[in-house]
Amino acid sequence: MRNTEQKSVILEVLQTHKDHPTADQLYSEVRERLPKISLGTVYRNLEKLSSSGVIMKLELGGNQKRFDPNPMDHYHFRCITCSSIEDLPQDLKVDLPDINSETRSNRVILGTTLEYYGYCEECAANKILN
Amino acid sequence: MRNTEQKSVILEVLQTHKDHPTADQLYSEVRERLPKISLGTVYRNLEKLSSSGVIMKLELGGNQKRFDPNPMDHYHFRCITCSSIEDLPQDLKVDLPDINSETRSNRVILGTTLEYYGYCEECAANKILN
DNA sequence: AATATACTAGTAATAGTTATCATTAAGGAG
DNA sequence: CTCCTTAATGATAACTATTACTAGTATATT
Repeated sequence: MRNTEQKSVILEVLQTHKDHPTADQLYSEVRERLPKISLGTVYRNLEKLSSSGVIMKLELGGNQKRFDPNPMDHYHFRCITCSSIEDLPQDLKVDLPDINSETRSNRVILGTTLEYYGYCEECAANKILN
Repeated sequence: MRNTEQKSVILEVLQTHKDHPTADQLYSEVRERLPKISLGTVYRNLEKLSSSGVIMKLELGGNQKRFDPNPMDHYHFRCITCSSIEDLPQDLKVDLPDINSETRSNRVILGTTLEYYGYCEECAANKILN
């Protein structure tokens, strides 16, 4: 993996985020620093950075993938109204059962995704008003 | 919601499945019985059936949504190699923490998605052979 | 049987992402 | 430092999954 300016700017921009931007959000922010960068480059680098464990690609509900600067294992809440994604505290660990022994199977379990969904605080408040 | 032949055939075909087909898989199966049906009709009816709670739409990792004839809450395992999705036993219940009290928030939690991912038994066996 | 309208087939449009390809630029070897 | 291999880039096309549109059809209520 070669070190390019594009890659490091993409990473820097993502790391300023406390939320979980989509590829096109990052694209428009990165373009302020690198106006000639192309969307494909953003996708390509996000893919490399996540497959090498520097960042995390989130495949939760909804139609867009999102990117998380924090590659450590943690859970998320997703708002089905505004599509925002919130981190749940990293020390929140749920004791998940060993499904292989439960089902007598020999799968290789690489990880788990736990997602809560509903209305975020803001959208919930708005719903009451309307 | 009106009762059409298309809708009931789509539901019947889905209910013969023990796995979790995609919309286009169902489309090609349904077409054997209703050769003139269109893909849009399949999507439309799957949407109605899932929003009325008869079936379940799965938005897990990967790029295609899948449909589950069983609308009861249960968890899934997803194979990242062959993209298949397996049901975990319905009596497997994990005690999930109340994230609102944990984070002092007033979100409205409508549900949770718990997904295990990795290599299914078959793909795991194949990997060892190669 | 008449009627209002939800649903359909066929098709176009959209959104998100990936592939292609000629050109550029990392970064290791000499 | 210069050369050279090749990974990465920008620009664009292609692709995949899904949704929208519309004239015509069929359901189910009156």
